Amino acid sequence: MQKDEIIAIISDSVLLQGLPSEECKAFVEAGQMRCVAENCYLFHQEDPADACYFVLAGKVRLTQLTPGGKQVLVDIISPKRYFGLFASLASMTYLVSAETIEESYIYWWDAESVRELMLRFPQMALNSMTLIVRRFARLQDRVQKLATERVEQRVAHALLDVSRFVGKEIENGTMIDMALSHRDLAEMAGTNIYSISRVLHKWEDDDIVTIGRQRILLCDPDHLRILAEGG
Amino acid sequence: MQKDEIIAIISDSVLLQGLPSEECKAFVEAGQMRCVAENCYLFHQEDPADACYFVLAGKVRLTQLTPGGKQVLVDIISPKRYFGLFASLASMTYLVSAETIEESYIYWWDAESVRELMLRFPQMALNSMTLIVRRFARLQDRVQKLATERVEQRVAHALLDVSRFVGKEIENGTMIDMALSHRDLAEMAGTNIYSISRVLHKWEDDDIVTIGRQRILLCDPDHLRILAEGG
DNA sequence: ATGCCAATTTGCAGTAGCGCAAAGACAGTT
DNA sequence: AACTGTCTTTGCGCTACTGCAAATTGGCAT
Repeated sequence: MQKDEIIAIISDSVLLQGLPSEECKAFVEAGQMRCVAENCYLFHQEDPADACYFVLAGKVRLTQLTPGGKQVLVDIISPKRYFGLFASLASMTYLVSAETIEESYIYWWDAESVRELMLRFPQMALNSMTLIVRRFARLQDRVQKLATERVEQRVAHALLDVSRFVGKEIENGTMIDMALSHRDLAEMAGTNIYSISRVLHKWEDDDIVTIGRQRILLCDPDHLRILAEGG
Repeated sequence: MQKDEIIAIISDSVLLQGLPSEECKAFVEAGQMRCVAENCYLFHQEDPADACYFVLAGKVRLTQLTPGGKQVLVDIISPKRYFGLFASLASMTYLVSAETIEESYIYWWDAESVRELMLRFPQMALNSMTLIVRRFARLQDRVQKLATERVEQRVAHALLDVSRFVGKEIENGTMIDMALSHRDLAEMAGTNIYSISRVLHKWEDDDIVTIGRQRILLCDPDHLRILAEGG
């Protein structure tokens, strides 16, 4: 990938909206690119946040370890998105672990440098505020769901969340083509594998989903959305 | 309240840590004070965020309404804390509604002014980043609790959370001296008023708490902590 | 094929917690 | 003191959900 191209891509990212091009250039030049093989960890939850990252190509999985010792999927970062940014800015530890799903081209900055740049270019700080508030809103949404919704609704939401990250639209629905065990779903929805099994089975009878090996087909995502909203 | 006093209090707040006193003064002077009667809404969820607030005295309840019409109590803001700050910085809509619990002295700023000040004093931007990331981590913690804990544990956590901010240590325990209805506790712990009533009654029998009018005495906070951890 | 391990399914019994209804307590108002 | 509205308590039936046990399936290595 050419340097000019990289500058163009990163300058166009949410974090640099509204910044003059010299500042964008300075920001990009403070970082560097790295090619990472698949299934490699870039950082682990609880590590001190010493770098922040931007995906040029590839995909990165963000997971969180629950007290029960299970890894739950928090987000999948596709090209043109940042990760590890907030923890770096706040000089904290990472809240999640990050692992490549496929070979990826990652651009990265030293946390200290990013903080300095942010002091020099405060518009960046406001932009990152927008980013983090959006993430915050999503998390608060999750609290709400856990506190007020029933198991079936929560499972529906969990499936829709995953499909947002990795779902592919095909002619007869949305395909989730990844290893997603009942245990994973149970962790996400705050329930247990038995309830997951029962709910999925019921949905298969109603032709809402089809369970295959290593993949789930949402035949009727709209029906699922209705279930998620409590209809 | 004297102006000097207000400047001293706000300068000492988390948001202004590390800023020179002239900048603190400029920040305070961009805002203004307002006395708000009890049970008054300062803003509503989904409204465009046009102001941010700081509690000088009193208490404010932040709640979120679900599509299904259920309320979740997100936080209780006690003196020396900000609210509505993140939504203002990100130029979004408020994520919650804010209502005074008792007569309160509120200092407030126009969202636009705060954004301008933040561009002038970038250290503020980094500070607010630290604030929001910390809130984020706490919220993530809450997700875990809601997903895995039982009602009694969740209520224990809710009470301990409140006491952390508004509790006063006295000779025979920790006093929570505020109007905290069963409804509030229910909305915090993700349950209903009946269960709250039963749990509190049980705890009173076990001499863990004493319920008085407009106040709750935690006679045995350690016992409560054990209950919260699932002992 | 065969056997092995892990994931999934299903019956079933137990329980936590929900939420209605109705009674009771309490504060504020007239 | 009587009235009013709000908050709290408590009995009770009921549902959703849990979690064990045991059966079943499916992938994978030999």
